[in-house]
Amino acid sequence: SAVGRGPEVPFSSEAYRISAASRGKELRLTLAPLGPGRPQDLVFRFGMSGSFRLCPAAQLPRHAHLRFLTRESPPRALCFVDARRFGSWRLGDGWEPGRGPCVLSEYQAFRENVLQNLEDKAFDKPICEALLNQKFFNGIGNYLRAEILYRLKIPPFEKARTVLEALKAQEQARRKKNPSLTLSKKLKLRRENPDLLELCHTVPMEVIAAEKKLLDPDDTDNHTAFKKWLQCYLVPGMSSLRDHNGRTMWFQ
DNA sequence: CGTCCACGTCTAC
DNA sequence: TAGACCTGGACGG
Repeated sequence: SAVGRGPEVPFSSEAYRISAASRGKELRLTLAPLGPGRPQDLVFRFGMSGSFRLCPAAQLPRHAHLRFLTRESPPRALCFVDARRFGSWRLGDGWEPGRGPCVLSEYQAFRENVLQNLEDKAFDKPICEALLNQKFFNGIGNYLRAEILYRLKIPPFEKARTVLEALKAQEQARRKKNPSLTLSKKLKLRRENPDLLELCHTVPMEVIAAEKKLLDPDDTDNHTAFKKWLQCYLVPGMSSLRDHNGRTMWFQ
């Protein structure tokens, strides 16, 4: 559309396949011609309101800034829909430099990137604010930080470095302790007592599992299922405060 | 009608 | 550390 926050896509093909990969809050689409021609890559970010929707091409939703048409009859359109236009796309296959490893798909690299860089000034801030820094927590946003800190009942305005140094020390101690336990016992212990960085992986994994379950029958109210999944964010009875960036932090 | 709020970055004093 | 960037849904008068 004329107002989308992104470049025109210089790609034309009678028949092509779309595949996708994600890293943190970015999504890359690859448009691969079935016949001759080079593939075209696009990297998207979604801002507050962006999403993809597959809908009849004859009834495009408002704010459908990019549309990829199917060959069905009647055709459908895979639309990048973004009412507020905080989202964007750009040409090429590169992830945004400066965004860190993905909490979902690059967990070990993510964990090391945090623990090896605790002197960084990003960790001078409260843990709830550090969790929104995409250089270290690529994929964590406002509802996930609330859900993650809530699971461990970590006070959100504790200094990030203090929280993470303690985690690091706990990790070292664990290495030495319990040499008698079997590997499976150790893994079970780990699973039952996840630390903050592990939760940055497993909590968003839960969301994916929950949405998969509810996407199959009727898409109609997967918003309802998501609300049911939330334990802290937007939950009546929980407390909330504005952080130093004016964003609402939910906690107990 | 109006005000407030929202799953996120950006850049400008 | 404010604002700027945007639209729209919920709720109050």
